[in-house]
Amino acid sequence: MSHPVGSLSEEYGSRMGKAEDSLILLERNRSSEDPWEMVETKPNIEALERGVPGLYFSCYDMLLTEDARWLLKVSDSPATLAIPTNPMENLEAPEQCPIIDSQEQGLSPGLVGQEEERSLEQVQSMVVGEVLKDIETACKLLNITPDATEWNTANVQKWLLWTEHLYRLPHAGKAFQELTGKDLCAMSEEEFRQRSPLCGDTLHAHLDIWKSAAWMKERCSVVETKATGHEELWSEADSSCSGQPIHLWQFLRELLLKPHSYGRCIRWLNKEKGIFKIEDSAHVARLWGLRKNRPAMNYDKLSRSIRQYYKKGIIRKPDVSQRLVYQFVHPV
DNA sequence: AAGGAGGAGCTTT
DNA sequence: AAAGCTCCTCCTT
Repeated sequence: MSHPVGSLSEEYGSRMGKAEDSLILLERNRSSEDPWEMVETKPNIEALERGVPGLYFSCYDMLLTEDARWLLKVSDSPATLAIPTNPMENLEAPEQCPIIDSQEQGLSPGLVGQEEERSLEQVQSMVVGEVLKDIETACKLLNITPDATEWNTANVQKWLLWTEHLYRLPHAGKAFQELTGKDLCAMSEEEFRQRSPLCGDTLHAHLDIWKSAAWMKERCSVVETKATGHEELWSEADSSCSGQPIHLWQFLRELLLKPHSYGRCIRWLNKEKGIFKIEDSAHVARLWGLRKNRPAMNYDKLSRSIRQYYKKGIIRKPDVSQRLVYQFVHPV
C-alpha cells in the first residue's frame, strides 16, 4: 500500500513507515466527530469565504486517504475542504500554510506530474512537521517530555488521559496503572489490547507515533526544523521546562501567546493593556485541568483562582467590567 | 443559567 | 508556606 509518509525520506523511511501505519489505524478508529471543540472547522470555512485556494488540514486527516495525491484533485469539493481539524495545534495563519494548488492553474500534463511530485513532498514534510508540532504542544500542555521512555507512572497517566480525551476513547488509565514510559514502550500491540480490548490498539498506535517523533527529533531535528519552519520545535524557553509548577496566570499568558491554537477559547481584546477575554470558559478550564492533572477542574474553580489574583495585583477586572473579561495588571 | 465576588477549609508541592 | 483546589453563599447580568 502506498502511504504518504513512507517515501518521505530514505533516512527514516522504515521508522516512519511504522508510524504511518499507526496513523492510518488511528484514522480508522477515530470518531468522525471533531474530537476537540477548541478547534472547529470555522477557520477553514473562513478561509473558503476569503477565497483562499488552499487546503488547511492536519496530518491525521490527510492520512485518512490511501494516497496523498487526492489533494490535487479535491479543490473543487467544498465538502472535503471542511475537514475536521487537528485537535492540537494545526491551524496556522493562512500565509504560513503550505498551499497546494490545483489544476485550476491550468497546468500541462507533464507539469502536473512534476507538480504532483513536488506537492507530495510538500505534503509529506508537512505531515511530519505537524505531527512533531502537535506532540510538542501536547508536551507543553501536559508538562511531559516527548520521549516516552522518560515518563514516570504519572506522566503515563497524563498521556493516556490526554490521548483518550483527544480521540474520545473510553478511559483505560486503570489498565495501565503502575506502568512507566519504559514499560509502555516495551509493550507490544497485543499486550496493549490485552490491557484495553477497546482501545489498546489505538493507544499503541499513538505511542508509536510519539516514539517515532522522539526518534526523529534525535536523528534529524535540525533538518526538520528547517524544512518545516517550526523554529520553536522542542524549544526549551518555555515555562513548562523551568521546573517550577506553572502558575495559572502564566498558563493563560501561554494560551494567549498562541492565537492560532487557542484563539477560539481565549484571546486578547487589548494586548497592550493586557485585557483578554475567555471565549470558551469550559474549554480553558479543561486545558488548565489537563495541565495541572486536575480532571475535576471547571470554570467555577478556575475563576476563583483568577479572583485570588485580585488581591495579589496580578490580574484584575478591567475598568468596564465585562463577563469573562480580565486584565493583567502588568501587561508585557 | 452563567458568571462574579469572596470566605473558608483542604491539598499538593 | 504558597498556590491552588473545592465547596459554598449571595449577588448580578
